[in-house]
Amino acid sequence: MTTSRPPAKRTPPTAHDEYRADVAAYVAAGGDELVQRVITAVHGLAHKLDQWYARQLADLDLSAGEWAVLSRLARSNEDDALTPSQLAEATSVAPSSMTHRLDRMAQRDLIARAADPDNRTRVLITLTDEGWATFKAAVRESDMVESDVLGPLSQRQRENLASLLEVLIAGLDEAPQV
Amino acid sequence: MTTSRPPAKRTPPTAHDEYRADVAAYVAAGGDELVQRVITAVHGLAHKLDQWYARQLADLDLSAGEWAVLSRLARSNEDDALTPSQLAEATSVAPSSMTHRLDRMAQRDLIARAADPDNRTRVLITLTDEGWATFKAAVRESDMVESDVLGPLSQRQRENLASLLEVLIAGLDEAPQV
DNA sequence: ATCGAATATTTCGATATCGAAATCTTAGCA
DNA sequence: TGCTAAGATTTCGATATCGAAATATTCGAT
Repeated sequence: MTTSRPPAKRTPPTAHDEYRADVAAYVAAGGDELVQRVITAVHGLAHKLDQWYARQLADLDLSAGEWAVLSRLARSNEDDALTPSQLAEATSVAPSSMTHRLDRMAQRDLIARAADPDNRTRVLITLTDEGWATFKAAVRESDMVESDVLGPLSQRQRENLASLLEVLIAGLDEAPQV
Repeated sequence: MTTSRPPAKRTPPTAHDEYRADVAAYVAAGGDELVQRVITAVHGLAHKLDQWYARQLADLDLSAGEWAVLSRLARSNEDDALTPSQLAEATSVAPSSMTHRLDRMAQRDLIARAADPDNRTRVLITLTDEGWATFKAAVRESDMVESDVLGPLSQRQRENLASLLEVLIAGLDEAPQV
C-alpha cells in the first residue's frame, strides 16, 4: 500500500542534492563513480558561477560573450593585438558572430578596430580606456563572489585544490584529443 | 634597438599557458591570486570538457541544450515527471525556448509529452526508450574522455579532489547569494 | 457559486548565432 | 610581372533564443 505522506512543505532541492542525484544517474548509466564525482562537481561549480556572473555582468550591460572578449583582450594588450578570428576562436564562437559582437562593442566604445599596417586583410582589435575600466570593474565584482564560494576552505586546502586542478590543466596539453 | 628574432615556428599556446596568462590578468586587475587560480582552473576545465562534449554529441545529433534536457530527465524518471518550465529552469533557458526544443526532441522521438491528469494546465515530459538509450550512449562516450582528463591523478588524489570540490558544492546552499 | 489573481504553456516579434558564400588582400611561383 | 591559391573579414539566409503578450486552467476569497 502507498504511504500517504502529509502535505509536506516540499522544500526546493539544494545544490548538493542535485549534485548527488546527477552523479547517481551517471553512475547508473555506466560511468565511473570517482570520475563522475569530480567532473560533475566541476561542471556544477562552473555553471553556478556562470549564473552569478550573468547577473553581475547585466549590471554593467554586458553579455557573457562580450565579457569573454573583454577578458581575452585584457590579457594581451599592447604587446600583440588580436584579430576578430582569433577572438572568435578564443571565445568559441563563429567568426561571423564575432563581427556583430564587435560592432556592438565598438558602438559602445569598449573596443576599437584598426587596420593592421602589415597586412590590410587583417583587423586588429584593442581595448579602449572605457573597455579596460569595464574589465577591471567586472573582475573586482567577480572576485567577491568567488571569494565567497571558496569561503569554506582554509588557505592550505585552497592551495591543495589549486595544485590538483593545475595538474589536470597541464594534462590537457598532452593528448590533444583526436 | 629591437632584437630581431629568428622566424620562430610560433608554436600555439598550450592550455596551461593560457591558464597562467588568465590568472595573471585577473590578479593584475585586483583579484586574489589563490582564488583566481582555483576559479580559473575550474572554468578552464569545464570549458574544455564542453568542447569535447559538443563534438561527441554531434555524432549523436544532439546539441548541448538537448543533452541537458536528456540528462535532467534521466535522473528523475518514473517517480516524478518534469514539466517544461522545470526543465527550462534546470537547464537555464527561457520557457519559450524550451517549447521549441521539446518540439524538436519529440519529433525525433526522444521525449514524449503527456497531459498531467491532475492539472490540465501542466504538461509532463518523459524519456522515451529511444531517449533513454541515447542518454546512456552519451554517458558511456563522455566517461571515456573524462577518465582521460583525470588520468594524471592517482586514485587517492582523485578522492582528495572530489572531497574538496564537494565541500564547495555544499557551501553553495549556505549563502543563496542575494 | 463566481470573480479575480496566480500559474503554465505557447505564440509572436526582435535579436544573436551559425555555416556558406562573397569580397578583398597577400603570398608563392612560373 | 602576372596568375593562382590561401587567408581574413564581412554579408547573407536560416535557425535558436529571448522577453513580452496571449491563452487556458486552477486556486482562493468573498
